[in-house]
Amino acid sequence: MERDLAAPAALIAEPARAAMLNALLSGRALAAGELAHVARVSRPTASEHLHRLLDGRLVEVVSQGRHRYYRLAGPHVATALEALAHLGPPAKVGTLRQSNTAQALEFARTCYDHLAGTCGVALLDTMLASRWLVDADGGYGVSATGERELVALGIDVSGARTARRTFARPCLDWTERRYHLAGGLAAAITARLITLGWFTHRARDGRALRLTDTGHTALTDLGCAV
Amino acid sequence: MERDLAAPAALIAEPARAAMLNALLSGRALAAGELAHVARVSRPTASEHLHRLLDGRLVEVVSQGRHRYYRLAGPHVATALEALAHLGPPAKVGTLRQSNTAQALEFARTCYDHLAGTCGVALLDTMLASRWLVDADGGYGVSATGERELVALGIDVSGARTARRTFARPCLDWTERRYHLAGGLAAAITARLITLGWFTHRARDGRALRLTDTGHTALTDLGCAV
DNA sequence: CGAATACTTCGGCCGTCGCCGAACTGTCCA
DNA sequence: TGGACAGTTCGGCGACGGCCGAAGTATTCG
Repeated sequence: MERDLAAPAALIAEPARAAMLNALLSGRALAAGELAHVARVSRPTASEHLHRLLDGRLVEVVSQGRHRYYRLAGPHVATALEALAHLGPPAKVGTLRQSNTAQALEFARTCYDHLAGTCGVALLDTMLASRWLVDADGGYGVSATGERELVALGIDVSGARTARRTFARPCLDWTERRYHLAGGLAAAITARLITLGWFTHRARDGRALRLTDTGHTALTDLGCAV
Repeated sequence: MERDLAAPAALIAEPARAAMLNALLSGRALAAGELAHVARVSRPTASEHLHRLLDGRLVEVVSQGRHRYYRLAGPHVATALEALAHLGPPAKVGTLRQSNTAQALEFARTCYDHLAGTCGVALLDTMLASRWLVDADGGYGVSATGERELVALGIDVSGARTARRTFARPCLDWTERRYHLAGGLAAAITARLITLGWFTHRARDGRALRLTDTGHTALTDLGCAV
């Protein structure tokens, strides 16, 4: 403990780096060029910023051919970024487009790699009500019923259970002031729901998700009203 | 949502301001002069920094005579600061004194206004095991037994219940990787335990707490082994 | 192999922000 | 009422860090 508070804050404080990190909060890995674009700086400048973020262990990089894809270094980074975002002044909405984006983010978004917003909260409520999830030592466990149902949906529960990160824990949703599900299980569920086409990404580099008609029907069938 | 990430980060990024915020994480209100001292800057410089922190709504101020006492603007600030602190490089312990401080922080500390560290986690475990606390919609509630016992200890449970902030919720403890109790109830409990002399502050402006012999005995009687 | 693309490194310019001493305002106490 | 103390405002200095163009490295493709 008693670590340096200023060093990580300084990394986030620079507007161009903040824009990059914000884009990476979608949970996806983005190429250096894309990040230069979202940050509105030249590629050399972006390169320097990414180098610093790497040094500070806020992002990781994976090289693929002539591309270098950057992503957040882990859920702890996403948690800190979300907490920090809500220290700022309340969003001042200018254009209609911005207003729509804000509403979409409140309804459904990724928080690094799991589902947040109204939909995220509703889904956790449903899974608790139908007892797919049960309380367990500082987090949640999956009941026999829950495991059967989740596996039937194609979700790799045992894979999530053996992963090194926390399996399932509540995460305070800042827009809803209630909890959604976080942890490895949440990531597996969210990835699967997108694969199933229940949710789709609204934009290339954004965090907002759209609930499809298919998804709406399927969630309603599970007893999850949104 | 979609707020500015850079602005609050910039406030925290400055070393002098970070030192001040770190001192305020103890949960106590400190005078401007004391903050200038912990930040190792002149009083004019400290004054400017405090002005910025006020503008950014990270701290609040209360004037008392010729002193102006500053404190964090709320639990959300403390949460963000703790999350941020754990993005930094792991503590590099140089001196024996620093090592002792680090160990003390791991064992018992305030996290803004509630108990964290090994003791905080153990206390939550105990209260759950003896069913003083029960799960309730996205947080915890107090059972009839729990209310009776807490009131017997002199804790103002109903006062905490009517406060505007969250009553009782789990908070991930970064040193323990498990949960301790946060929220208004946690603040009331922690304040009472210090009043009872179970815990004392180790230093004037630090977050570290010392478990007294009295406190050790009392906690053991409650079934809380630390 | 050579051209095209993706990204990084280098060198140098420039603005922002943190810093302090001195002076000013306000509160306490004898 | 005057002196001591807490805190803030003002003015000016200095440096760190962000910025880009040009040049350099690595990978793909014809």
